[in-house]
Amino acid sequence: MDNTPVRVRFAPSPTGSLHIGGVRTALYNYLLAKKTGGQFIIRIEDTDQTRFVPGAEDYIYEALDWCGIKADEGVRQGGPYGPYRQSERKPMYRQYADQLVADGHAYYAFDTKEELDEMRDRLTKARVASPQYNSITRVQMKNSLTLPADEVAARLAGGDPYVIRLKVPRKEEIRLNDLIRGWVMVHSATLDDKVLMKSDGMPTYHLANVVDDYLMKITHVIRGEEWLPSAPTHVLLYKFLGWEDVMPKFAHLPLILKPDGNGKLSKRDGDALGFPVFPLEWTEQETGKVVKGFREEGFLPEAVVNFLALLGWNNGTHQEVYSMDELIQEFTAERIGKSGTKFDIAKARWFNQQYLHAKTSVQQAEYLLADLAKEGITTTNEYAAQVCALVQERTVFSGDFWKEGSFLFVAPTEFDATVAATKWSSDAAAVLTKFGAELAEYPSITADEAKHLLHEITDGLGIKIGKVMQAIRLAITGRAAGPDLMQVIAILGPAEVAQRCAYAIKTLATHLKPVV
RNA sequence: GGCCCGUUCGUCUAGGGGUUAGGACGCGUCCCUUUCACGGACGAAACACGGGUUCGAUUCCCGUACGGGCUACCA
Repeated sequence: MDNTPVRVRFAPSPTGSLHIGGVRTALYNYLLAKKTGGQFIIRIEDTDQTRFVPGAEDYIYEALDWCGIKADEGVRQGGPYGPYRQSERKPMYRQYADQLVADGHAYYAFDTKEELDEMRDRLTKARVASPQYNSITRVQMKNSLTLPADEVAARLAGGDPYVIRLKVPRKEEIRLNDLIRGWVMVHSATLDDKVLMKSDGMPTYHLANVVDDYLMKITHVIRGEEWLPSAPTHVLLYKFLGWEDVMPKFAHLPLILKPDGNGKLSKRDGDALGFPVFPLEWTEQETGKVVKGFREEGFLPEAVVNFLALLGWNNGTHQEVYSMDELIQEFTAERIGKSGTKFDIAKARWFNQQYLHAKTSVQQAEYLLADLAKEGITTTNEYAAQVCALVQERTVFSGDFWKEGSFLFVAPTEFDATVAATKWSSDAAAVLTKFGAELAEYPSITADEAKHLLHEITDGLGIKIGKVMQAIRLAITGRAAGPDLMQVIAILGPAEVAQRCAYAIKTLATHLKPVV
């Protein structure tokens, strides 16, 4: 593929949190921009003032930032084609709508909401396949095509509410060459006369999008497949505005689907499905409900990016783990798949594990230290790193270091009930009593030394070590399973272990089977 | 309903007119391990269906089925 620098944009609406499909769209745009040495632009499409959600824009930026996706131009960083918020570009759109009207490609429409509903009802009852405002129905509606010129002028002068609609040609084949899907052909008869300018003076998505992409010199429009049906309308707009020669290339991304089979993944699915669909935590405005994001669940941004990148794209090799730089190097729009992809959280977890385990213990310790701080526990960086090294293969999420290693900071006060009931024995108590006592001789102990000591004791008592191992783990950690016990003992140190043995013997005494 | 897009293991996918249809996640068995996990080995598992085209189709074409998207003065 040729590597002419592209200009691409990610153009979200600030109507709520960004969901993970949006993040992928942003990522693909970003990758293509960086790969070609072009620019990635963030444009905020806030033309619908009724759906504006405060904080959504900040969220979008923070989320992309977390993922390592940085814009070259946008609301925050500015740029030569600003402003980058459509509400602030409002005065720029009018002239293009006027131009379209003047050229006979658009017209004023005065129909009320009720009249539009009535028209659709009527058409539905008449079993018209697709009831819409189009080349056929517009002749029966109130617009500048049907009303006398003087009435139109009077209405406009009198301040009657109106919209400007695109005058879609009656019979024309519209074709667009999608980078992912190839040629897509649509007959203009199936298109409706989309509103271009709303009665509040704001452009609709369709007009604003085309105008801004033109003005911002966008070369590639990479967006979700839900936009494919309106792409022909956009092609028409480029043509009517005389911009056909600089029309961007289109790439409509396959949608991310729910894992259970049907429908695209939506913002509401997170809770129902038991995994995040948002990059970051989001507080719902109306309900105040807090929905966790990938970040809060302990996912690493590198893992999320990697997982998302491969949800619908691959470079044809068997490579699965890619850094952002490698993705940039390898990415091509041509290798984006055509079909919708189900969201597989298990694979995401696997990626996270890969990235988490690839970190050094010192890096991992940062997660543990953060959790310890929340618990009010202080420790040294060295000790935290030691713990991380020990428990790392049991971790998938950043929060797992604390979950898996908490007993290395806090002595157990409760013991796994099942193990206590089935494995705790007088033999175990005897071994532990001796072990605790012997430990007093050691200022510190290595894993090997602990192992030898334990063997000595069990051999001396004539007890098979396998019989009591589970019970010893229980006594020292309170748990049924965990990392290598001898290393746990080494890290904890003889004094602490001795103390825990004593406590366990006392506490678990009730579990001893009565000696007959 | 109409328009548009899609369809290779359960999932993400590679491949492509003649292949033992490859990899990864997940799953199962075994090994390692006196635990769990990690790791290792092995295994089960797919070309939606029907017609063409062809010496030969999973691959190309057409239908059907199924899935998805859109069908607002929302993006």
